[in-house]
Amino acid sequence: MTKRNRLGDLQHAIMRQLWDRGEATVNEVHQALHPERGLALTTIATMLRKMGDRGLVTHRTEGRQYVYRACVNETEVNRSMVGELIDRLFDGQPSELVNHLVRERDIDAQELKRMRALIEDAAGTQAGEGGDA
Amino acid sequence: MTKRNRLGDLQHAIMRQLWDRGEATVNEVHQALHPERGLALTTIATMLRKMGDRGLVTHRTEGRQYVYRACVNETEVNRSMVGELIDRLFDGQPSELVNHLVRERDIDAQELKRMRALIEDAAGTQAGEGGDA
DNA sequence: TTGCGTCTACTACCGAGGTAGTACTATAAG
DNA sequence: CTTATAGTACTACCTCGGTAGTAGACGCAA
Repeated sequence: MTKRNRLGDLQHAIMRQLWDRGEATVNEVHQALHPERGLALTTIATMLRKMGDRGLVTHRTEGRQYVYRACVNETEVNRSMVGELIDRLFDGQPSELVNHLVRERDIDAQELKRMRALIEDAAGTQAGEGGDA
Repeated sequence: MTKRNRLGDLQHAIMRQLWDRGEATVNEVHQALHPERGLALTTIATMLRKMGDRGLVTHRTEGRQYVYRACVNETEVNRSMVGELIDRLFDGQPSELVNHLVRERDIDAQELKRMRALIEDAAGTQAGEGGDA
């Protein structure tokens, strides 16, 4: 079930296009990905078809071409992938990931500031909801 | 170069054993992984050999058996994998990952508290160093 | 010395991601 | 009506992770 959300590199790149655009033809995806990857049109088409087989995308027919649409939610996919990473690398502890972030990676001031705000905010919300006394 | 640090599921599980123990024989790794995965001994041996080919591990001979040791650093691997995830999912912005954490995943109070402390700490350190004029 | 048990090496497969050529089809243009 | 064109379907490969059986080598015990 969560396996369904395991995307390869290219697959993920394609999904991002679909998520961003809502819908896209093979051509549009190809056009978008071509600069960075330089893949053949048929490669995109094949991948899209394979992804269709796996239920990751659907398509509707418009004239002679297919218009693809994502079947899985971006947030869902992110959740799966981040969750998997946390489980595998950090024994399921999100704070260990944050620890890695601040220790092993240099985060610029802007980013750090934003992180702090996010955490602060979440902490505030949680305190108001659950109560810890 | 960073591709070298892409580990599969089993590979990662094996590496963790090596990282934890410093060194381990095929048997020890097998023993450790058997409860959860129930794999054949030869599966572990084959994987270890393949990983040796890729330069992920080395071995020294002790009597008739090999004692394996990791060739790559755990922190390095984590850095690569986390970096890849951030690039792919969050456009290279670590704060977006944190955002995902606090929004889409429910973090318990303990974890959140720890995160806050970590960020706070990092922020303090950075302010003292760089200055934000 | 013979044979058993333990290790590693080799070989073989499967599935999935990735890549792309070729074949087929239907539409639009002449 | 014929043909060029655009688009999808099929097929074929390659690589890599994962899984494991079988063969070969070596040491130990009877």
